[in-house]
Amino acid sequence: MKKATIKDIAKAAGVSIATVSYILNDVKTQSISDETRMKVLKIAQQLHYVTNRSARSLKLQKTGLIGILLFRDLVSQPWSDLKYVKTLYTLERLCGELGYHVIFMQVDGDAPSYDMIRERNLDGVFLINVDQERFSTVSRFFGFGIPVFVIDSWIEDTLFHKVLPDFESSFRIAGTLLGSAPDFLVMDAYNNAEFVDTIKQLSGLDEERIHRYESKEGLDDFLNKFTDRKGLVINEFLANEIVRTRGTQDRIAVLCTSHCPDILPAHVVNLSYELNDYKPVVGMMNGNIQDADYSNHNKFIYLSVTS
Amino acid sequence: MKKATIKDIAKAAGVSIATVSYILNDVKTQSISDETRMKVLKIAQQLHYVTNRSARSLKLQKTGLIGILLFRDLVSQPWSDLKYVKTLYTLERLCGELGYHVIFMQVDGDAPSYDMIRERNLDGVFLINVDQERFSTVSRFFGFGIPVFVIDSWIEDTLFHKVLPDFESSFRIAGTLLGSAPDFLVMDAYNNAEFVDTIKQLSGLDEERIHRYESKEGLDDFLNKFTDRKGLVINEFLANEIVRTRGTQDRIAVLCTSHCPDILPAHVVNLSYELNDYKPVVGMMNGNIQDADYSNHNKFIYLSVTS
DNA sequence: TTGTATGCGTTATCAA
DNA sequence: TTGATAACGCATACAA
Repeated sequence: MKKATIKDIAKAAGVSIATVSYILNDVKTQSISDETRMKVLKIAQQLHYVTNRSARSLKLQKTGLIGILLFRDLVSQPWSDLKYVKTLYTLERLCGELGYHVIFMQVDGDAPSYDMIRERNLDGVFLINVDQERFSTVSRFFGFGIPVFVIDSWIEDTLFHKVLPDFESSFRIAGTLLGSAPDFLVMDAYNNAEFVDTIKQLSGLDEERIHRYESKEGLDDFLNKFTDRKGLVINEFLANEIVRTRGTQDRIAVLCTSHCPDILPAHVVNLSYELNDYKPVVGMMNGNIQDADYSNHNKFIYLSVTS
Repeated sequence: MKKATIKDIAKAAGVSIATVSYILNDVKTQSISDETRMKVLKIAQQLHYVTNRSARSLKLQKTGLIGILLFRDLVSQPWSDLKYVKTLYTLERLCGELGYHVIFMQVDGDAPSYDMIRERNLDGVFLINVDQERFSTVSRFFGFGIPVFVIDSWIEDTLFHKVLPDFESSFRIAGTLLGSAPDFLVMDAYNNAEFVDTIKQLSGLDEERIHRYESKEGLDDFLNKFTDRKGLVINEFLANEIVRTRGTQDRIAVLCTSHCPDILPAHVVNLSYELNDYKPVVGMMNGNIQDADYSNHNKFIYLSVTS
């Protein structure tokens, strides 16, 4: 049983293709008699009609597709796959609520192709955990025909919206939660070097008091220098690793950058970021798509912290 | 700068649209002079041409799109979002390797619409954690024009491929690992009731020795009846919860149905399922798409267990 | 209030 | 070896 088209409906209803299209799309500038409207609507339902988005996209030059490109960790960790689930799921849900469909793609290797974005004529893109290097090849080619939002990444180009946790407030709050400013910082390795540098700087700690996680051994050596000192851990999965291997003797607070505080033991002091803050983000994306307005460039959007 | 089309290339190269199309698609039945081929290819590159998939899809009636529909847990748990990440990521990667793009969609609510599948003319679909009820509304309408693979779900209809862990072997192996057959079973709540029943049956345990997790309290009551007994836990995130709240005095083995053994403390006995087994699954999907061959229906595909 | 006709960018058939 | 053209399904300017 072939899929029903507008033409089929038109034939069955004894009206023109145009009329059917007007009715299905509820075109305001056209006045349609209630009679034909009802008739057409009924037949459309009977035939289980759904619009062919390939055809519509071709005509309208809008696909209703949003891409979520997840850049895999350059140095892979056991929890690498878990880090951005909440973000991905939340973005998908919010996009869906606005009527978009989401193409999800993992980006790997060191010279990734971004052809998909242009082949599929995506209306907008979220890029998660991008490093500057692999990204520059993007901006060069596919340019900025569509709104691009960059998550957890520091991209020099002013043409992108940047979404990131509000580390500044977080460090402050963490300090009060710990009773005093932390003596050391352990952080998960983001792909984006500039992003890492920014975090380090915001922490207000010296380089030798900061550890960027790469392996268990390196971490142990580092932590041994700070027994009984107060510290901060960025990312709950990493923190979980620490709590598990070293017990809870270390007095640490955790910034849950993956929105998964639940995976931590109950007693561990932690701060989380608002998933709700993605709502205005997606709204902004939608706005950019609708009115092709890129005047509000270079926006920074901070996920607010809750404790 | 508008996107270059085949027409643009044709004009720039001084050849016809057809010729360009032949060259770009490397059509074997056409013989093209090396000269024009080179010329066209060069110009295509200069103009940064990429094919417009909306147009191609419209013409070919094939979109190169595969859907992954994730049914959200009916009873939500803290780890609900984490359960199927590995599956999702693996499927995306494998589909990508075969040239497909993936539309990811979470399904929620009790009368979900599957219009997306038909509107976007997906070439195939993976359904994860579907319950029979919400699924019957699918099969009725969108029928079986495309291959459908169902993961962790027991659907009566013989028209779908079913992918699930090899519980039978797992229970056996778990028994030997524990030293003897387990006395009790704690399992995470799948959406699909029939699937749950099957697992229960395969475990060989009486109903009162099986607990389907819903809340902490219920679980504690259950476990208190089995202190010092050997048990099996299905799903590592659930197991983690148990280990954390009750310590490790319980002698348990864990079936890591989420492919995340890493999140368990090192000493916990566990079994995992092969993510590699998704490769033949996706291959089969691809085969079904290519030759529209649905003769091999009602296939059961079991993820093999490794310890 | 409804219908006719064109074009979106491809692919593929047929002709040259 | 190459080119003209129809068709895929839809939206819409313009006619009626």
